[in-house]
Amino acid sequence: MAWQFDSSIPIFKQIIDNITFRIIKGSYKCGEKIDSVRDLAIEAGVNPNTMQRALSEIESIGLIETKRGDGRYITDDAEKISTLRYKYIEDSAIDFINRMKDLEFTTSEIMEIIKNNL
Amino acid sequence: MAWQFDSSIPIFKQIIDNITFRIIKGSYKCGEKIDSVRDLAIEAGVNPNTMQRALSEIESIGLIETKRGDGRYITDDAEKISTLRYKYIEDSAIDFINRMKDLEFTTSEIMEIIKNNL
Amino acid sequence: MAWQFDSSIPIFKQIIDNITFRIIKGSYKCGEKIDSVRDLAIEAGVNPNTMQRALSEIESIGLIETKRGDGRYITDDAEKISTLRYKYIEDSAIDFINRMKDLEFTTSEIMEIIKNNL
Amino acid sequence: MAWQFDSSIPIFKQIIDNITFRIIKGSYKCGEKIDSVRDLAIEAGVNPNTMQRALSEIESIGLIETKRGDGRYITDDAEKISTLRYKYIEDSAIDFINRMKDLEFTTSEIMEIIKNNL
DNA sequence: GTGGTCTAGACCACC
DNA sequence: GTGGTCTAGACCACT
Repeated sequence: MAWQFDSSIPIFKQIIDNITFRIIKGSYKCGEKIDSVRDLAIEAGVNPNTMQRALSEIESIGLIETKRGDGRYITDDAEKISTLRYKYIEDSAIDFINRMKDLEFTTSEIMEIIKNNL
Repeated sequence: MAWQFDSSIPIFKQIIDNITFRIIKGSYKCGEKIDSVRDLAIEAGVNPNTMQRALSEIESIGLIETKRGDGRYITDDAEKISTLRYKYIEDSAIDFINRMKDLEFTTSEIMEIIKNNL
Repeated sequence: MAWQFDSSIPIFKQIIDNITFRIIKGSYKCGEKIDSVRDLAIEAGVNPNTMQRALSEIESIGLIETKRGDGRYITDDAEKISTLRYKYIEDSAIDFINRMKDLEFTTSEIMEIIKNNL
Repeated sequence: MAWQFDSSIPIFKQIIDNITFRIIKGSYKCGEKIDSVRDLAIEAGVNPNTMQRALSEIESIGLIETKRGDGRYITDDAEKISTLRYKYIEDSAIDFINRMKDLEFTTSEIMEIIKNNL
């Protein structure tokens, strides 16, 4: 079944986020081969060009490597994935905290807000 | 000095977010008169049409009211502002928590992450 | 008249090099507005999509800035252009020198080779 | 250890350049026998088909000769190698000089640039 | 009118 | 078979 997309955000960006997240999460392992552009495009329900653009951008970050005539592979640089994972977590936390601090919540109140929504 | 905009997001949306956030935060008080479209546009460094569009959308949410021949005022419905404020906080928290849970962090680990970045 | 392209290198890469070189050279001034994607595409004799891709990549380097609904501008960060210009010169020199050193020419012989071809 | 390849350039071309350069440089002597396709492929870490194609192209230039049932040999035509070596040097120099002249450097400045990077 | 996105479909190079 | 490139053409959002 086709993936779900938010029509207010470019599809290729959502694909980038989706796949990047899978790598960070570990659903795709280090060095693992990923499906072909065409197959992924069918799976996502988008045009192969759109999928290709997304994968190219992920490659430019270094999370994916292309072997021409063969296919694409998740980078085997576990360090890089780990770094991005850490960055993702930290960025998410800092973003949330900044929003709360802008609203002038104290640190203890911020902890409280998290607890209430867990 | 002109406001800072992220060129990948429509300017009018960033203006909407900016002004809405100010209202939620309380920088603009209930019932307070706001600057004219012209002045706000100059302050933000954007075309008056863009500012106009942003204010119209905020008005359609009910956070702003227009008095013809006079100007625009922040709604005096404190309840509405309060509700939005609450929603903003909760959405931010839930979004953050969901990201962490997707990465399979436990609730106690999530609390830990927040603490480390406070 | 359409630009000349080497069929063994992707057109979009040649466009990137071409425009980047013009900026480094100073044919395009700091902060100057550049022609629209469509006009440039016609001038180069390529599909607008191809030109767009090239410009997007140049933008990702930071040499160009896009103002939506308006047009594209050369960055007004003269420092950045200057740095790239310097890097371009140095890279070219080092690349040439390394080739000669790989062939075991001495430094004086390298100078000689340059003189003979000036 | 496998050779290093730039994934944006066809591997067989990089192999051609690599081996051609070795011949020009003199690492492979005139008339010397070269390793088998199989061994070279293992050394480079590529598919034997790829190595085969590269060698065939080098042979078509005349730098290599195949003796059926025996193996491949570097041409014993020293003149041909010498000519290519000279062409390689001159092309590199002219390419560099043209780049600098496009940036409107004078001949003395070009000499200066080389000196600074020697 | 400007740039941005997406689709459809073709063709090529590579392994 | 794989990925890469290019074209053509449509549609949308923004200023």
